[in-house]
Amino acid sequence: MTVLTWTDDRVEQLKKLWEGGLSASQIAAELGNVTRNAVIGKVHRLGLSGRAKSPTSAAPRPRKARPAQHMMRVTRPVARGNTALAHVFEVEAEPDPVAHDNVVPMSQRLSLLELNEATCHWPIGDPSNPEFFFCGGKALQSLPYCAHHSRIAYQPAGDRRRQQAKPTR
DNA sequence: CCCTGATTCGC
DNA sequence: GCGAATCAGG
Repeated sequence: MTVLTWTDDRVEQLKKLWEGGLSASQIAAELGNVTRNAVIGKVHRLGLSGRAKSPTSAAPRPRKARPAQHMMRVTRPVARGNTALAHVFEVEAEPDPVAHDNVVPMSQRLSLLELNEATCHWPIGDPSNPEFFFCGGKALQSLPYCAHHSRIAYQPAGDRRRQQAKPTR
């Protein structure tokens, strides 16, 4: 079924979104079935890095060794990252992309480069198609989507797992 | 505490 | 080559 490999098409999306200025987590969410780590890893492997902004890149990297990493790795719970989120995207984006037309005025639609932190990044349609556009609504604080799409994205929301969950340090 | 990207390393 | 775990900065 789902090919767990970076197809050319997938990579193309990755490059476009990354160069577009979207965050790795956002790209991961948009692509679906991938975590932000996967996205970052691929980005580095591709040679892309820093594109325009390198906030943390300005910091020195004194090659930190990791002797404390070989700790016992208990059976890791599968389904990390935003599995539920990816699912939602899959269902929402496949049937009829233009179905969201009724909730997204033409005057509000934004292209990739028109997106801001304050604009809704909800993708509508396939990025490869000319009809593709982003919602462009007013994004909520700390969220990539407007109130409407945030509700859709996080519907199953009871407690979605964060990658940053640190058990012990 | 939230987020971000960067890096290392097991697979 | 891939990505989880981890690190480090904002």
